[in-house]
Amino acid sequence: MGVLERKLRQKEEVRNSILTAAWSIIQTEGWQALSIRKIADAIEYSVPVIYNHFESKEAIMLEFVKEGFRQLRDHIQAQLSEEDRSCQQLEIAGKAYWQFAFANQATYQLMFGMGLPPCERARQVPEIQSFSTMLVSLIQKVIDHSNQPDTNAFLKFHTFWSILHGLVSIQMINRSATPDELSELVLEDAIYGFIKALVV
Amino acid sequence: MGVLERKLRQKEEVRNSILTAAWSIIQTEGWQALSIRKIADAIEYSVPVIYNHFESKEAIMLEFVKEGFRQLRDHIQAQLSEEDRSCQQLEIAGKAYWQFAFANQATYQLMFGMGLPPCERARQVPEIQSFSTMLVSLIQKVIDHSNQPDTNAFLKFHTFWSILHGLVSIQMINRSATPDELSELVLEDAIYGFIKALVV
DNA sequence: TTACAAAAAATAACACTGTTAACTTACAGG
DNA sequence: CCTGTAAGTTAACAGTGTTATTTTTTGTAA
Repeated sequence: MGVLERKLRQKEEVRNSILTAAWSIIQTEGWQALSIRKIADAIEYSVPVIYNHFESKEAIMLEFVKEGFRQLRDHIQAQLSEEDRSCQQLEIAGKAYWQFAFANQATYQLMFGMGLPPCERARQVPEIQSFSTMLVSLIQKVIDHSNQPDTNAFLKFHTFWSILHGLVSIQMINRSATPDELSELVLEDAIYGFIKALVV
Repeated sequence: MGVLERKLRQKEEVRNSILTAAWSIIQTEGWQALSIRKIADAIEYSVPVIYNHFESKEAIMLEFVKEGFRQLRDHIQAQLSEEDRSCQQLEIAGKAYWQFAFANQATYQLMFGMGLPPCERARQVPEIQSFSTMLVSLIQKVIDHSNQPDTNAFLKFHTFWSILHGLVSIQMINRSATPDELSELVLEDAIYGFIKALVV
């Protein structure tokens, strides 16, 4: 008598179809073009059904923000080595961050500012915490080869993240969508500067 | 027979009233809440009149982006000294940038990404050029005490701007709207790191 | 002063948006 | 088979940017 289970499974399926439909719209037309009616058309349900699964359009987009932070964390972590505690790890992390941003531009733009009112975000996205923690402990390792994050490591993490996000943003705003030679140089320059200031 | 002049003057007045109305809406309700009808209500004209002065709502917002870059440039330049060519000038510039961003949050958010599709921007805002030029020549001065900008200075400018914008963005997204003690530390840390990498 | 052309402004519409109240249909349990 | 609940629908509300059409105003020449 798994009728309830089946219903839950069906509900989950609809939820997923909403997310995949929304995602395909964002990818093909950009997050500005995402609309509830377009999603409803794509999943072949009426509009109010979507509101049985998500509180609002923003809640749907927040789902991708969360996914984005998880993926970003995993993408960076995948390229780091557990043993190596040298500052080259920071270079790897920085370049991985950069690479993720331009390989997933729609996601990255959704993650940062565009489309969502700024201050609500952090509170609604605990994934940011998880992402932050990873980078903090990476820096901690580089600083003093320990695993106990202190205030200084947090401060340095904040600086590091800011530099990376700034590089990506300015690149996306100012030049074309795909990074060129010069910007790669700028990236290396900035990371190098950060490391230099860190280890001395 | 200054009837034509009077008409031009009146047209200019309406244009200005549109901008001031739009600006007051942005300041009180945020740029998300700006709408053509609200502007029309405020200036006591019908909606299509606005389209005789601006091509679109985005064109109106772009006007504030331009103003923003002009003001940012002037704000920084006002705090620099012509004679001093030490790297402390960079610290001053960096802190002035930071201060401007949080003293003019609506403007800053309008200038960077939020609300406008990214890639069109740079082409439509020549003021970015002017702002960039100022910072490039500042860095050139610090590097080799000359006034001839070279590729290296441009690269360093890009890095510097990225760091600053990153700091502001992460602060606005992650923490509260007003910067706290820790973030001031991060700011100094980042600027210090940049200068250190620059002069050595 | 009146007639007329041209410029200015207003109305009203189009095609959308997010969101929700009210109604209908489908379906499982008694 | 009937009934109550839950799922899904239609239709509406209150907006949005933008524009075609119509009206009003205004300056000029007869």
